[in-house]
Amino acid sequence: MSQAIQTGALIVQGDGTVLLDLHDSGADEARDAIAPFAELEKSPEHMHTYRLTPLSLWNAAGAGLDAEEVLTRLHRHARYTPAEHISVMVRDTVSRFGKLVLEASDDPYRLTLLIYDEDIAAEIRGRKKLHTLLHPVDESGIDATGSNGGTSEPGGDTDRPRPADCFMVKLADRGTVKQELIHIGYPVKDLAPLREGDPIAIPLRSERGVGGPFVVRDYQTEAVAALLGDRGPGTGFGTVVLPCGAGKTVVGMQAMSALATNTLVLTTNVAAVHQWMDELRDKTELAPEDIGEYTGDTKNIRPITIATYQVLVWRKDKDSEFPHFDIFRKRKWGLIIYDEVHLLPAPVFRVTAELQAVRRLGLTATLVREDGREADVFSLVGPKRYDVPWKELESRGWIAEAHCHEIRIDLPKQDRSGYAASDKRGKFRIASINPAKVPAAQSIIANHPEDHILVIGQYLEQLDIIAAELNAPLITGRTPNKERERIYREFREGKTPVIVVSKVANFAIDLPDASVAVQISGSFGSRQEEAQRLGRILRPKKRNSHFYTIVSRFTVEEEFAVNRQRFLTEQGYKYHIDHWDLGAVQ
DNA sequence: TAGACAGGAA
DNA sequence: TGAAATCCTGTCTA
Repeated sequence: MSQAIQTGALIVQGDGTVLLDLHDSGADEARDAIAPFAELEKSPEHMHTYRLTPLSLWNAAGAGLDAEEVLTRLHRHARYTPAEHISVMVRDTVSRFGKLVLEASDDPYRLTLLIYDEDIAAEIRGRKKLHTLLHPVDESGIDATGSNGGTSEPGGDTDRPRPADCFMVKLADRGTVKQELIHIGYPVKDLAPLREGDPIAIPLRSERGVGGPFVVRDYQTEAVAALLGDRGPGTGFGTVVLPCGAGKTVVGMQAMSALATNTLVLTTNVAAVHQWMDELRDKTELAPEDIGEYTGDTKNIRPITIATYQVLVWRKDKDSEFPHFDIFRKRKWGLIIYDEVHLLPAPVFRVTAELQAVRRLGLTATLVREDGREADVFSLVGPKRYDVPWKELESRGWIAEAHCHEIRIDLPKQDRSGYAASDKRGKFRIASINPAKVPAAQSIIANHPEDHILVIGQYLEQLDIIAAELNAPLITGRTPNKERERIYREFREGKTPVIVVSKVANFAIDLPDASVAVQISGSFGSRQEEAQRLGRILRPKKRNSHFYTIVSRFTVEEEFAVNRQRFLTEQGYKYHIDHWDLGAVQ
């Protein structure tokens, strides 16, 4: 083996960014190797940028990767030998995971925070904000080393290192302490005990189900195993990352089944609540009366209860209490499942901080949040315990291959002066409702005569026009449910090959499967929004899926396309950019 | 008692 | 950065 290898898909840079050369033959393998510990930042056509962040490294540590494995993978795929200080940074960051340990103390109402590093201890002592949360051991008059400790006794016979410092933490502050500490750069290893919930048997019907035979896939079993660990300290909470369509609900049900305990499931909308209930009725032996719905319509608290985030965070006005938070105390929950954990609203973080003794499982397709609260997910719900390389799922046929195309077309001449004279939001609107998108969409549709096609847009007036042009039904938020169902049915039966939908596409899980989606106007929105939308549309199915985005060339719309590209790449979609001349489509 | 609809929140 | 969607509660009607 030569010292300076000139092949390799990765260029590891001194600032912690990692470039992935897509034209390298080992690009796919390299991507799968680094995805668990590097965050995708940019994803244009030829070279993707990943970044090693403290959180991405800690999440990897939570999933069982150690610093040496991270470095091995980087070196294996690196074109040039990475700078030495990258190794130092990776080792230092990963080693912080475990320097702070929270565990039981002799006092049933308090926990011990052990700090195994003098520098970290000094910094924490200096933080005023922590003084109300961390109490000196002397004042409490309790042996700080914990019931199973012995580190303060001279000649103690444990082989544990002696902590540099320790503090007492009130049981109620368990979450807040972890949250505050990660915000200043120190993750806490939480080894304090968890509470057992009320028991209930939840047998899975593994061989049958309404939708055909139901077999738990091996990666779903592995995800649950990674979450529950050996059931000892430091296990039983965390986040599982699986792409859309990979069966996150099954992971949740398996965890419930393994723990056999009263479970609270929190989801983003009512349709998801119903989907969970249907799945539970279909795939478990639970009695119908043991499954409860807690939404605006129906408020039942049962051994298995499924609630929306919105009903939880509802309150009369800004200054009053959250009346529905009671649900957390109404039963002895042994497990809380946070569906789409990347969408957790702020007040739910607050309750979660108080409920650190309950086992919890976060489910998501992408951990990234636009509001920077991924550290809260990490510290309050738990670190990432499991994810699967996209390629693996695809090669084994669990998810379909999906191709994404960005079609760039010109803005018609008559719109250009108006565009130039507008402010940014005017520009976005003009670019979005570019009338040339209509013939472009028509030509895409003409190329897919065998497919079920969704046309998606943001602006109702634009959708009205295109629906009329295509002679296709239009669904918006105003469309009554009965009408929606009729249109969906005809779409499924193949009577209607094309339907036009507004932002309802983001939320409607009952949206039928389509193999082609044409997005004629995008949004300012976050990647999560994109995630929801795409995940619903590009569901696994036999034929390959195609997703087209039509954007106006040389306009602000191209800027927003960058975000979308990043998301699509993150999700493992293949990406193509095409430039179309207006003449070509007219 | 179910539904339809308005109004507010995020 | 804006537009459009959701969900919740509360009130009204039949």
